[in-house]
Amino acid sequence: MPLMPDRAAPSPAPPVLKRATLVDVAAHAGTSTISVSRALRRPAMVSEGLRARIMQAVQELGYVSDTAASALASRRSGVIGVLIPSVADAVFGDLLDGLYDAVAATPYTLQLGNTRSDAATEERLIRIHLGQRPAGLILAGIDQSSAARAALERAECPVVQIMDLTENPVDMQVGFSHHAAARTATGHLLARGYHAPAFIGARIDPRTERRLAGYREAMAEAGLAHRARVVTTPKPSSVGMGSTLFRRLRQYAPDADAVLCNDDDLALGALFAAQRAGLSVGREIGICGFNDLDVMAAAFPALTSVRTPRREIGAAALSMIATRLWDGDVAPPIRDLGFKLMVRASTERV
Amino acid sequence: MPLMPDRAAPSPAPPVLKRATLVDVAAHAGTSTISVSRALRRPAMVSEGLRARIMQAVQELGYVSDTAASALASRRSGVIGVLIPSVADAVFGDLLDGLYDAVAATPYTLQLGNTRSDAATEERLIRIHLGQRPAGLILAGIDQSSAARAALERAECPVVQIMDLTENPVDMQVGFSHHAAARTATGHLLARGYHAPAFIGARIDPRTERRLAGYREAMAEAGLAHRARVVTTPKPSSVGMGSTLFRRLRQYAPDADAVLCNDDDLALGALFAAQRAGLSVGREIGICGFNDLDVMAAAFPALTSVRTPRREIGAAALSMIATRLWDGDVAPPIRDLGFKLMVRASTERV
DNA sequence: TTGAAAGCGCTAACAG
DNA sequence: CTGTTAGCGCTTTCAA
Repeated sequence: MPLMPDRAAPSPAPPVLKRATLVDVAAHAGTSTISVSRALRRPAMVSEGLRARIMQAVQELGYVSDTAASALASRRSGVIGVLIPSVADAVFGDLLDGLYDAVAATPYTLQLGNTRSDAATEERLIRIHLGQRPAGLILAGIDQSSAARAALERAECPVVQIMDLTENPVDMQVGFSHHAAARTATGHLLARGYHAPAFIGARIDPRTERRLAGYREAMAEAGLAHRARVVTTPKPSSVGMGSTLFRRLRQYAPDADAVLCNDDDLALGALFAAQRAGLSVGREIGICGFNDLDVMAAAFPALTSVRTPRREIGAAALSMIATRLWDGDVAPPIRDLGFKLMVRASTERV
Repeated sequence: MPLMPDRAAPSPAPPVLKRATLVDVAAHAGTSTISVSRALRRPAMVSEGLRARIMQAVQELGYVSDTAASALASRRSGVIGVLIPSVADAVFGDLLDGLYDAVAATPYTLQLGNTRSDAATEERLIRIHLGQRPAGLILAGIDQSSAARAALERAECPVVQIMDLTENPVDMQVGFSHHAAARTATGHLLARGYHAPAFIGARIDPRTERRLAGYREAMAEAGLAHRARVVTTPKPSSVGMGSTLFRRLRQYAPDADAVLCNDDDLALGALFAAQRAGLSVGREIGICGFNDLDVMAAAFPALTSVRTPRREIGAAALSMIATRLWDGDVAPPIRDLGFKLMVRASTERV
């Protein structure tokens, strides 16, 4: 860091390193600060000639608007908050990718919050974000605490709940039905001739619960409720955990001939564990994942999975907020982006 | 959005929904705004009694400090900027995890920027972040454009370059040597008796280049420079791409008996491709990854990889900034967190 | 289309 | 330890 003399000698030289402000730009362009402000935010409100002079001054002085001052004066911040349960999970990575992609074309900035799947943390983060007068708020999931929900309902900005669907969203929502997806996947296993598909899941959260319910419903509909087998753990999901749960399942329910995995990591772990056990994946044991990360199609044998529109959800959420902010109305404010079962060798039975 | 009457009728009722400000809290607690401000930021500067009254008023009014006003008045923002090349990559996911974990214990907030491995984007983001008077800036990589570097050197906040090491950091740095890591991994393959280890890589960036150089150096040292085989693609890395590159390698250099993969995704893809080709992984073909994601140990056969301290780097970077901000000096301002070769079945030869 | 004046809510600096 | 006084740099009226 550069050292400064105790007291700078008064000198005609410009104060070193002081950032240019609107006042500086206005002086440089021979106009008022408000015109500069307008030229920058709504170019159409300023005559062409003035605008040109202003833009040049901005260039020459390397002016960068002060976000804080702007937010304070306008009571608006340009920050869109995003609250997700995990930053390390590939599923949310894809979501973020879609989000960052979409935001690049707007004047907004994303501010990420990591809830760690903890309701209290989420509540705290919601408060903090709301305190910053965000331009919008994007929340993963629909399971906010009631206090959080109350705060959200008082929010003066658009709010989008994503990744899931609920009857009564706070404001807007875009996602897909985890229940239906699991139900479809289970139906697929049954249709392929697996008689006793099981379910394995790690770190059970509300989203997972809905998938599990979908699995159970499909089993019940097939008159196989008594054959439902579920193995879960509160620990975080990982490929290694997938292997562990698979082994546990084989021990607890040796009759299970297929397994619906709560996510792709678990499915991959199940695949490796099955191979270690010398099982023929697809024929002796069916494996189906959830999310359809790129690895699923590349695996050997290729793994069946439910493709979820994570990137698309991110893009849609951002566009919904931008639309609301610019045009006012968003239609429809509730979007089901669906899912798609990607059938591959791991559930081929034959 | 709630509708507002054109002109609110003057009424004795409290203005609906108006957020409490310092003035409100001060009035409620019977003191001045500055004392409230102090009680909140430096509790020690206020007597116990006053503090208690203030805290209660804060509670009762649900006061939340206005970030923008605070930043404007103090010329400090509490925001630590983090610029990474990808939000979807598991490697950076782990980094973020470490970062978010560490920041939770501080009063700071992280603001993520996605450079998409693009120097111009990175430069732009650096400017934007710097314009917000961040409390600190964390940059992945050491390959900023010269304009970006110039801006960074003028920055008035701590700057940490992470994930890599360079002779002349902008300010502080924490990472490990990609060159040395690849050199070590290649050395391992040679020591295990593989005579012609190749290298595959996707989306070659400067970090990758250094790994490749490490590979080449190890080959040269072993007098096998003439046996070096490299297959790369500008496309993004993925498991599927790993399979593709592996097949391409087999075609182009059928004599290669091992492959050092630029990342774990590629290694996993190589594993699957090798299995598809009926090769015995470990014996007929050695496979080594880079980063050691959880999947590597769980795979069948388990895959050798270079473990990189991503979470630790995140935690260290944040602590370096916090220390600089609170205590002034950070020692040492340059940290090599090293790496560790995790040897597993995929390079067992035997 | 342009400008002048008046804050936004907070904190730095200086007094008591 | 506590309070007063001035802004921070921008945008919002309102007026010309």
